[in-house]
Amino acid sequence: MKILVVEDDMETLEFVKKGFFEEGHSVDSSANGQEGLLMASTSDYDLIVLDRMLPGLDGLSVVRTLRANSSKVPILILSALSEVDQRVEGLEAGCDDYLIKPFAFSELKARCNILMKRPKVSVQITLLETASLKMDLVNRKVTRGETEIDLKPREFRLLEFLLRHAGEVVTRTMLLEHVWDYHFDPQTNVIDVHISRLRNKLDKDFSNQLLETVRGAGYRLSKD
Amino acid sequence: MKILVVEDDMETLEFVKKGFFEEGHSVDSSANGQEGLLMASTSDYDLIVLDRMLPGLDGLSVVRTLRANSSKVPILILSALSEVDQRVEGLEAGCDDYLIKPFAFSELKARCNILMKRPKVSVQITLLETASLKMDLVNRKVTRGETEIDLKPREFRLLEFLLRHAGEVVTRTMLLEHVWDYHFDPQTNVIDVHISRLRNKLDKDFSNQLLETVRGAGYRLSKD
DNA sequence: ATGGTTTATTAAAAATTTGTAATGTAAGGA
DNA sequence: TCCTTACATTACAAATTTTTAATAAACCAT
Repeated sequence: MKILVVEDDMETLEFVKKGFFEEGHSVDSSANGQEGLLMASTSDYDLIVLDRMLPGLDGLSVVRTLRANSSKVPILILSALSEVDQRVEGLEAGCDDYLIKPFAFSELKARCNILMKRPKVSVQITLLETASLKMDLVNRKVTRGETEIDLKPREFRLLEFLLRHAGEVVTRTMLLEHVWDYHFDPQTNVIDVHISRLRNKLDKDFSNQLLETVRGAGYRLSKD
Repeated sequence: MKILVVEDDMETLEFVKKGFFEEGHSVDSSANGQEGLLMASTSDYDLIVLDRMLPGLDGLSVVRTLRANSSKVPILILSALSEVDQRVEGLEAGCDDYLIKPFAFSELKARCNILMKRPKVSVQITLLETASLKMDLVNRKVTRGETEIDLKPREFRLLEFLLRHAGEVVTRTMLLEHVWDYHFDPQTNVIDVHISRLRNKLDKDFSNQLLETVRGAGYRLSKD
């Protein structure tokens, strides 16, 4: 595991670095908030341990900046500020845990292990869901309510794309690009035909119709 | 969100219940460890808030039991036991956070929100891997080393089954059952043909052959 | 070695899936 | 309302995938 520790108190920093190192992790460190942010955004870490009060840029600002750039790294804040309000402020900035100084390495370790055990950022979505419609991408099964819907490969891809854009209008061009890998107009009504077939399987036996056509624009899979 | 609160101190229980309720969650509760465990294991909660000291069965035992049954519910322990060792013990039992009493509801809320925001339990295996061979079940892609291997649907299912039993001998009967959904012997050589085709794509351009035949028994996908 | 048996390979037939085109229907503007 | 255009449906044709069957090769016991 690759860990970044940002802490200006040298004693604490060495203590934490040594502890992680002995656990077999690879540790980078910085004593400065600005530098820490730069490291965090240019390299991939499995965990960031961040002091709250730092020279350069304070810990919470680092967290907010990373989160604003939609980084999902687990972040643990270390802080001497133990008041409830301060703790809440830290958690709301977007960190994942907040540990109060002084602390034992065993507790830091335990909390970090929890954070690092989380499924990695690259968690693949395996279940697409909208209203009563569910698509299991791993087992390639589609259900609406209790009934299973059997789809041909192309129908599956079509519905997958629609589900990934549920609620949005999806144009014919988008469908040709992403469901058919066509980068030209086939001048036929392939899409119409497949939409019709999909509708038959999807909406026929139900009262509310999910797959609606947006005249002049394309199609939309209703979100409810 | 569906939350279970197990707490024997009525004042705290009401305080927490009220707080969550006002946040728009649905809350169940119990004042007893044993009952709490029963509820947790018979119903699906998005979060469990658990007092550490409980009549019936203590909080940590509840956590250990749930984790032993491979439940992945986020669990937050509430406790007056604030010593480092006690906190570590709690975290190591398998809970996801540990909050010390007395606490402000705003902090409990902030910590619970973090726990509930985690990607849901559906930790499906989406990548099957053996030696240099990788199968991505979501994107339906197979690679050996750097080269991508294009498989027909049935070939994909066949390889998937072999990968799920890598290193084991897989009989023809097993293949008919799980790859073809045949529950009888088709009296033809379908399997042989598909094995041959799969081998062509899988092993032809490589020096070590992964798909070996175990004469008289079936086939085996080598683990290395 | 030889014959019987199991597994491999190949080509072609059958089945399935996908695409085309013709026809029918609904929507919106003149 | 009528006419144009966009979309829907249907039946069929084309392409792809899967299965069959015939033949060849490999393995093992005698």
